[in-house]
Amino acid sequence: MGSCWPDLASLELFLLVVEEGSIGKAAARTGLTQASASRRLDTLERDLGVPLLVRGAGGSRPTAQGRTVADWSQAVLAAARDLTGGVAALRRERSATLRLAASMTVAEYLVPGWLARLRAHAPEVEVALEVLNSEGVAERVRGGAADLGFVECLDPPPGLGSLLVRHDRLVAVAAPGHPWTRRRLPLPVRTLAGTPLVTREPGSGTRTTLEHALNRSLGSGPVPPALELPSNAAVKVAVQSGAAPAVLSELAVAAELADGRLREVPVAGIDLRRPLRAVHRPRTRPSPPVQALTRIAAERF
Amino acid sequence: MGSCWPDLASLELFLLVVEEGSIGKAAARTGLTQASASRRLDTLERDLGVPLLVRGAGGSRPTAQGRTVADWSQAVLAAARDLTGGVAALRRERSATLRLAASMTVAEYLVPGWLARLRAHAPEVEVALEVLNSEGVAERVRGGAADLGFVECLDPPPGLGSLLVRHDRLVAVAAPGHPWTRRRLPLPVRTLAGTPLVTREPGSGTRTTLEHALNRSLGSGPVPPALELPSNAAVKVAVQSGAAPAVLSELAVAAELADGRLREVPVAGIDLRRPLRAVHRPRTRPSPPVQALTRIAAERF
DNA sequence: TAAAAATACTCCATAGGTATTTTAT
DNA sequence: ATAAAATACCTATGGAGTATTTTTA
Repeated sequence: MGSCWPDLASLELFLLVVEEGSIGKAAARTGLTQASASRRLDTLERDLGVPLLVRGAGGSRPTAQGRTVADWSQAVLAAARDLTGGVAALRRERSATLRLAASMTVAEYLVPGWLARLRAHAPEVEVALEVLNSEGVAERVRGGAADLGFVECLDPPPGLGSLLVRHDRLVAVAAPGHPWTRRRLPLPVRTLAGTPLVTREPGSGTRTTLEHALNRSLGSGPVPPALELPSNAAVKVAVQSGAAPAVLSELAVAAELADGRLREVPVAGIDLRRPLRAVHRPRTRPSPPVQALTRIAAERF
Repeated sequence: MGSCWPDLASLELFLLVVEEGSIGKAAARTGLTQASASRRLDTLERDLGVPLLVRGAGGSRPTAQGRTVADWSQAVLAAARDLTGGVAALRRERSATLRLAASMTVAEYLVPGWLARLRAHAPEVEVALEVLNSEGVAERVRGGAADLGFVECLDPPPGLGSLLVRHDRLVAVAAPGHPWTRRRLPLPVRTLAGTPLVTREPGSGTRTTLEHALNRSLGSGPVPPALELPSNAAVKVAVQSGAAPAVLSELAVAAELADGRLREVPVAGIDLRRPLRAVHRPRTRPSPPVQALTRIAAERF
């Protein structure tokens, strides 16, 4: 029960003494002083309660009991070496693997660029990316199934370390020619809330962010959607086809806005920005790839 | 090379946490404080460089890596348990065995009585007795082949701890009726040295003691012996048969002097006392049987 | 709010180093 | 005389305890 364990360093030292035949030599090989080694062995003998070494002017040789203790020590140190070796392997693996979890928008529009830059910087790292909603991302990171996650939500998920990477912004978009695209003044929030839109599925980060923002601004949510589609790409196609306007991440519509396939509709009286956070396990020094990708993601450009 | 070993107590604690699912519970089972256990595990994780536990409000569970580390730790602790168990057995054995080395006279006339008393006090102890000359006794003890030795020599043997047990005394004895037994004055040393005696073999403690004493007293040794015999008993028989006088330990001739089969011949001008010492390995706490027998041997009665 | 864990702070034991002494060949 | 080992003395690191705070369910 109240067993007190021997000190592995002392056992190793003892084995070296048996091998070298001298306390001083063994001390030198471990980087210890002769005096320290002498005291260490003394306390080891004392702790074990068995004489291990016969000290003489010509050096030190193990007693018969010392030889058997040396054998047992070999076994213990072998097991310990397995442990430290295995742990080192785990550490290396951890340094060469990056399990990412990100919400849809981030995964689609930001992660690829980050990974390209990570690849340039650390080509040996294997990356796995999992797409989940923000809740799921937090869950995976919490349980250790992901090393790093990216979430879009107003409050940092509890129980995790988080770092604000940047702000995303939702923008209202409509097809060219849509009445909203011809306005000279920003669209009133109330109009936005009162218009059936093309939306993502319930629970998606984009959709819940919009709902929260409207609630905060007006005290009530949007009217039911005109169309509900499961991906940003689908939503964009629908909007371009003239189905209805939509509210999407500016990341998702940057290309379409740039080449004119979609038009941004300014909205007055609502804050559609949302923080984009990197989340990781707390109280654990992040592995090198995690550090690297976090740095890349947080870089301003 | 400069590998630093993990702390077995921490590994054990970690295994307990995995088993119990809670740092606090594990701490309680090891007798540690929750705070200490928490810190310990933290430094363990830090040292290994791998996250081992997922801490939560409901307790702590191992990570996937933690589970494999736990397996390795089991192996290490198993080996360590073998070691400590084996050492405990060695210690027990050491406590139940007594390997003695003694010179002839002590072995014949003192050790048996001591062992009887040791047996009364500690019946479980197995005793092995080896008879050697004083040099051999020191050698056996030095090398750990004997736990305790008894030597008769003027100077304590180097490299060993020694304790003066008592003084032995050599006495000159002759058969009743021998001219020396009718003297009214002590025999002059010169006469003793000039008389061929019955002696033990060269190198025996009794013989060399006499030779040294004569040398110190007269500056020269004895004349060649009349008869040379390999045991005290044989010498005594020869003396009784009228072959010649002899010089023997008083221990060897006590019985014969008491019942008159031999007569003591006082000798003037020589010190025939010699110290009888218990010798043991230095800087090693003597095992319980060694302590016990040393105490018995040193008792005055 | 209650339970689990982490932190702050203090104290003490122990390991390490340097210098020196003892011991044996 | 030399080489090995042990001792003395000092310092510092780290581990343990108590008390308190943080965090999650």
